[in-house]
Amino acid sequence: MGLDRDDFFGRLKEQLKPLVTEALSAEFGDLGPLVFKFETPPDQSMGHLALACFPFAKAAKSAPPKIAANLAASLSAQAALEPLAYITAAGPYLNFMLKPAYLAAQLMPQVTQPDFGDASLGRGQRVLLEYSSPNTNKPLHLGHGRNNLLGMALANLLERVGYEVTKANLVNDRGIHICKSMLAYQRWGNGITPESNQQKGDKLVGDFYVLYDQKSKEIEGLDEAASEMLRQWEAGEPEVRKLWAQMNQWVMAGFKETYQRLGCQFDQFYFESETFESGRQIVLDAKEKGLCQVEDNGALSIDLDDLGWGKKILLRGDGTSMYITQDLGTTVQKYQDHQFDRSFFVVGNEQDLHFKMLFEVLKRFGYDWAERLEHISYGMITLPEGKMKSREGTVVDLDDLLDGMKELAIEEIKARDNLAVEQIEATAEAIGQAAVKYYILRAGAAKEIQFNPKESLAFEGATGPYLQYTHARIHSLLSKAVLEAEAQPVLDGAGPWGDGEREMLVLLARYYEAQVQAATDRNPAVLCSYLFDLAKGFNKYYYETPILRGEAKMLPGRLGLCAAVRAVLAKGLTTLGIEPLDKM
RNA sequence: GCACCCGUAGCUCAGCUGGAUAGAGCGUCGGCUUGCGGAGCCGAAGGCCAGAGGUUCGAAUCCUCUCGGGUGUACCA
Repeated sequence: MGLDRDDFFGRLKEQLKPLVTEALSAEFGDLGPLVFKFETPPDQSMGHLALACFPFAKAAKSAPPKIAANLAASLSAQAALEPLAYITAAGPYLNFMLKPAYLAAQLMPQVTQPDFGDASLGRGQRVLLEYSSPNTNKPLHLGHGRNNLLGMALANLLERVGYEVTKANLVNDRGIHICKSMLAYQRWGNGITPESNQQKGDKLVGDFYVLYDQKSKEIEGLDEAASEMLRQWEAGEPEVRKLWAQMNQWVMAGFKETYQRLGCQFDQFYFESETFESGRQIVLDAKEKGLCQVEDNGALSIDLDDLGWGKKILLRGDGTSMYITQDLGTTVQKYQDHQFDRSFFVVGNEQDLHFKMLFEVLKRFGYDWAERLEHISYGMITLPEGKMKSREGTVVDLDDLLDGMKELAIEEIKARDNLAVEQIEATAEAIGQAAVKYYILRAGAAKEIQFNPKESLAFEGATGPYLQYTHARIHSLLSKAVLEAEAQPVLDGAGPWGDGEREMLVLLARYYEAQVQAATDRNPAVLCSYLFDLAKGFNKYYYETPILRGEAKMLPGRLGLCAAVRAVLAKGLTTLGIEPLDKM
């Protein structure tokens, strides 16, 4: 696979390798195959790319600083590198300080293109990404929010690096927990509807789920009644099915509203009510092939003790499906539907073991594509007072949180007075969402997040609104350039360029690798921190550099650079699911 | 008990495919607006990277053990 067009540093490394090899062999004779350890210097003032000379020391029988010094001298004399970089030795490192003209010529013509920074590593491969996967008995809370935001950001990232992504949502719409809210509604609902109650459907159903929990502590036999309702549901009892269909429809309507608000999209919905029995046959077939054991009561199991997971039951003694049975069925079905090259499951880390077992069982059942499955695990969100529990109502409701953020944003906007009245609503919504989304995505997926309202609601520092602000500021500057100076950004890379511009060019050049790393690590946080670095760099540049009232010859290139930063910020934010703003 | 995840500044987190003085944001303290958006910029204080061993020229990063937190370990989902 060749290097991608915008893999700026990758290209530079490939250029350097033969020259370094040549220089070393001129000095020390043939050293055999070399190990190149390229790194990023701790500070831009030291250079933009570093080559560690430790790996050469042994073969060359020389000290790394000495090797670095010699390489610096011989490479500096190379005509091929002259337009690229200044080369210096710093201790055991060889540092390359890139020349702005070179950087600009590489970057500027592409940087505002829609496909800037995109990679080809996933080209030709189909990915099925499952995320969200809610239960239809309660509204979405902040924990679901993390799933949705991660899922959407990952889908975007994977597309950016070339995968063809199908987004799926496996809705858990049946089971005892669903029957609980149904039962409570049946007994105490008095026929209210979302319309009659002026309430989102998911909220209404969730209230009955909470009510069930309360009543079950006071009333005997409620759990038995719920179990009975589940049996009736499975038997297809018309009244129960009708109520179930009605309440599910209410919930799904509520979910879709929230999804739309957040910008979450799905190409396909799977419903467990339609697929939950499909796993049974898979297990029965496996039994025929002798891949399962039969327990005393007829349950089918598989022995995973060699992996330290003990014996796993795959089908109950009464022949009914379990969670893993369902997932065996849906996973096989998803493969039949999509013939994916990779399949990702965005699901919380409490299910780490479940997915390990699911993948292992599929492998042992002979599905060779089982190795293409990957669980994208993420940590829980806890509150200062502990875990969120829907049943007990100790949750941060997602809609409520977004509403609250919007209110705070409205206050901030009014204090600044930059917007026309009719713009306030939509802008406040975008700012509030940016705050929540960035706060959640900036944390590494594996980490548990302690949700502290005071911090997450901030609009300053490393936050979504800070990034939006930087974007808006550039937009304003560029508009002003047209109006006042009648100047347009020039993106031919011609310059001239100073040190401040060079730092910005280097930051822009790193977008490619940030995006690739975020995608390969399945971790949008990488992109979050890149964008913060870019914005921070720009704000410093902006403060130090008079753009509109600076030297006239610098103006077109500087405006081009501003347009470039705006484009990359917009692209990165959009990839994260955050809306870039022109005014705020 | 066993398995997995986590433990880095007062707080929230980067850095973890080993490498140059451990970085941000918030908070605290102190500066910066006669120039383009102050939701901004600059600076200061603040860390035996949970602890102990080990591997290595070199460890926050890899290995082992200990301690602390979380999750899982049901014929629940």
